Amino acid sequence: MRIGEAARRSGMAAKTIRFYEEAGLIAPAPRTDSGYREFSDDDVRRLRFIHRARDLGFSVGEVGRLLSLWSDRERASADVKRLALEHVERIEAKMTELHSMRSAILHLADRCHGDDRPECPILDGLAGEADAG
Amino acid sequence: MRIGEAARRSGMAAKTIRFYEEAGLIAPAPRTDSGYREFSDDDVRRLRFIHRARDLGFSVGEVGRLLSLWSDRERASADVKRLALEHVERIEAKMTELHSMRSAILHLADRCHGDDRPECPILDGLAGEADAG
DNA sequence: CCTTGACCTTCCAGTAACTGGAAAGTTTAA
DNA sequence: TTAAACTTTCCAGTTACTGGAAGGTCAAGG
Repeated sequence: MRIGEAARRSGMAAKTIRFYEEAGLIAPAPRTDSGYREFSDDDVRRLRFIHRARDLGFSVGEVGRLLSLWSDRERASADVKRLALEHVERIEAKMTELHSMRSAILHLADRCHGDDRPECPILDGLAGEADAG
Repeated sequence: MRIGEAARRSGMAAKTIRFYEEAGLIAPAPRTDSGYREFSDDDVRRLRFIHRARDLGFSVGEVGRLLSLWSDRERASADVKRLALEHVERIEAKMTELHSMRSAILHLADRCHGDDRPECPILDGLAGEADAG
């Protein structure tokens, strides 16, 4: 099949497939006489794997490592699990960061009247005036 | 003061200050005869405002809008509050997304032995095999 | 006066992971 | 034969900086 159908079947844009080829996640696709890429069902399976891993937030580099493990019949599941749990830790760190941003903003916004008057504890807070309340 | 001291006082890198000047968050700094930028205490206050807003996750564009509101004595606090709460919504959306990624990964990882054997529900899951358990 | 080191300048490149668009060749169906 | 739909490559843009190169400036010490 050509790239358009591979895109449809894998759920990613044709451009993205080319990008992953360039990035080394998939091998350079063989070409027809006219230069069109040719994809197999196995290629689509690999693309779907990539798609799912990306959806779970793994970076392209990590997806590459996951793909290596996937095709390595000698792998230790411990290696996969470690990679996954390290990723979970980064996710949790990000969640913590977002949570504290949210708290800080809500703390300021709670004190803001939010009407047509100019007084605004949000701006005051950003300007560095410590809120004694 | 010159850019180095402004950087020290505002808590951001000199490069970042130049970047914000280029981005339009601060006015082009006046120059000495030799071409060095000159900063005032007011500039530092503005930079600190920017720094805090960025720390709360506002994009550079949003920080620009916050700065406009900050210097607008006719502003309505409602405008500030709306901007802040929209940002909180984006933060919450991101948190939700991260949370579901985390759940999905942990769901797979829980079933992975994580030893030296190759069987791995994490890879199976990414490969698209529905987990009936 | 000269040097040294810390400072400053501009400009270019790179990061992550695509996405959009231009210009041009190919395939397919009518 | 023509037009639509598809494909190709290449370049630029996105976000918010950061690193580095090449070179000018300033202050202190000798």
